[in-house]
Parts: sequence; structure tokens; C-alpha cells
Amino acid sequence: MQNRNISDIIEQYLKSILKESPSIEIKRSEIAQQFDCVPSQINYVIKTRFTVQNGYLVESKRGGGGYIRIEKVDLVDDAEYLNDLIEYTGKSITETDAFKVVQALYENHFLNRREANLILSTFNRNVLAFSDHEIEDIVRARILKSVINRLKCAD
Amino acid sequence: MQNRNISDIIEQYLKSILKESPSIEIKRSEIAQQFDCVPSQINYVIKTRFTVQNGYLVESKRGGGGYIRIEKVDLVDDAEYLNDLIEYTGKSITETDAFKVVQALYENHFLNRREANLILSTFNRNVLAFSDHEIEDIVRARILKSVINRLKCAD
DNA sequence: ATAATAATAGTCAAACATAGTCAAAGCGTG
DNA sequence: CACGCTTTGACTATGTTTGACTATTATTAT
Repeated sequence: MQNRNISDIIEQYLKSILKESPSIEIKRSEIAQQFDCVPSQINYVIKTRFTVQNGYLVESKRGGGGYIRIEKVDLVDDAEYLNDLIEYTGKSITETDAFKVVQALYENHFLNRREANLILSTFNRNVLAFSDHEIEDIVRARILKSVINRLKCAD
Repeated sequence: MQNRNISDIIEQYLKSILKESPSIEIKRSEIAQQFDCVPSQINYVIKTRFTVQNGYLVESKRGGGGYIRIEKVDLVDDAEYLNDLIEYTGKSITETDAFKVVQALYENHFLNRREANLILSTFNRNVLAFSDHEIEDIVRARILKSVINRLKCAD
């Protein structure tokens, strides 16, 4: 769990201050300077790690006094959120992206750790290794959506 | 007991550091350099010697700051029974038979009701509806075996 | 007011840094 | 001496970093 690259470090930093308050406002260039990277790296971190499906809202403003605001939002409507994830999953999904969805389900308490691991084991690369890669992603999407749909049912 | 080949040596090395901590993170290229072999040799060693059945979980990431993480997990006592179920599952299994296997897992307390339902949702007919019926059963078998193998890990 | 300038943030693609796959060739053992 | 395990490397896939260029907003000068 060590930090292996700048993106991970910045992600951790931002999430740590997000624990203090549910909404933070940063200056892109300041963070970039603080972590000795180019400003656009911040955009990369945000785009890859602070997505809507993970429950983050991001707003920003350019020009003098510009900022980037990241907000951790609570889910208002469970069913709606699950539908969003289904939509995000789409007809086809890579293992990496599917992992992100399961992680989101875990973080939002739709799955516990054990359940998440079980689900992940059903569609990892080896399991779905077909001759055709496209089919692999299609089957994975079907499995994932079926699971999410199942989660809509109260046990 | 001699080390006749590099794969065995690398295996021993990795297992020796796994004795220190239950989870290790390596850089493929570093290990390859250390043992003077091509990087893909590491993949070979992992695929042949660090399998789930043997109680190892492997994750990896590519790109800058990439890594391979190997985790040693305890196996449940009655893994024998699980092996029987894997054997029963075989290369291909119908939905009906797979249902029986999941039911057996439930009755023997390897899965609770909710988990069992989640698993069942991953390989029902609709999800795995391919043009080809044979493939459907083959994929179902792979999924099921992957789940059973995961259940060997005492989480 | 309006135009120019400064101060931000966003986009995108190229360069770089890893790891994975696969099949052919090599080799050791029964 | 055949069979199966090991070794190798070319090719592929994926994730990160960088920087040139663009877009937007605020401030200042006219």
C-alpha cells in the first residue's frame, strides 16, 4: 500500500483533507507546486480518481481567484445510484473499470469486503478469457449489471 | 531438492520474503534483473506457483509506479470439500447443476443466503446467454470454480 | 464601457514506464 | 527420444507524466 507514483500521493492527500471537511477548495497551481508536478497532473488525478460514480462532485473556476472544488456527496437515492452504475457499466466494460464499480459499491456500503471479493472473482481476466476480447468485456458487463440489479432487492 | 532452474529459485526467494510479511510488492523488472532473466519469467513463476488454490492472491498494476503484489492467505480447513465441488463442476456445467453446487455451499455454510443469491445472479441463463449454448456452460463452470477457489481463502 | 492583459483552469496527444500474453525454442527426465 | 516443463523475446495492453495549446474569468488601462 505504499505510494508508488505522484498521482496516488496526490489522491491520498486530497482524500485525507476531504476527511476533515466534506468539501475542499484548492488552487491547481499550488497543489502542483507542492507536489512538484505540472498543473495538468491535478486534472489527471481528478479525472481518474474523483469521479461521480465514486461520489465526488467537482466544480472549478478559471481566471483570477480560480479554484477547483471537490465535494464528497452522500447518495440521495440508492436505487438511482445503482441505476447510474448500471448505465456507466453499459454494454461492455473492462476489468479495470468493473473493478472501480465494485469498489464504489463497497465504499458506499452496498457490498461488504467479502462480497466484493467474491464478485470480483467471477469476472476477472482469467475467468472470462475468451478468444475474443470484445466478448470478454460484454460478458463482464452483463454479470456486473446482474449483480447490481440483484442489489436493488431488499434481501 | 536442488534448485535446478531459475523458476524454482525465484519461487523460493518470493516465498522466503513472504514469510516475513503476508503481503509483498515487487517490481517485475527489478526481480528479473536480480535473477538475470527476462521479465516475463516472473509471470511464469507466478502463474505456475502462486495460484489461488495454493493460497496466494496476486494483483498488479502497469504503467508508471507499476507493481505486482502477492498476498499469502490462509486456506480454510475443509478445502478438500471445496475441491470436490470444483471437480464436480468440471469444464462445463448447466444452470441447474450449478444451482445445486451453490446450494451445497450454502448448506455447508460456505456462503450465506445473500452471498449465494449474488453468486447465482452472476451466471443465470440470461446473463450468459450466448449464441452458443456450450460456451454458456463453459463460462458458468469457470465462474463457479473461481468463486469456490476464492472461498478457500479464510477471509 | 471596452479593450488589453494577467491569472487561472482544461484538453489532448506524445513520450515514457510498467506489466501481460503467447508461441516458439530449449532442455531434462523418465 | 518423446513429453512436459522452462526460457525467451517480440508484441501488446495499460497507466502516468509532461507540455504545448486553448478556454475562461478577473483586473487594469484607455
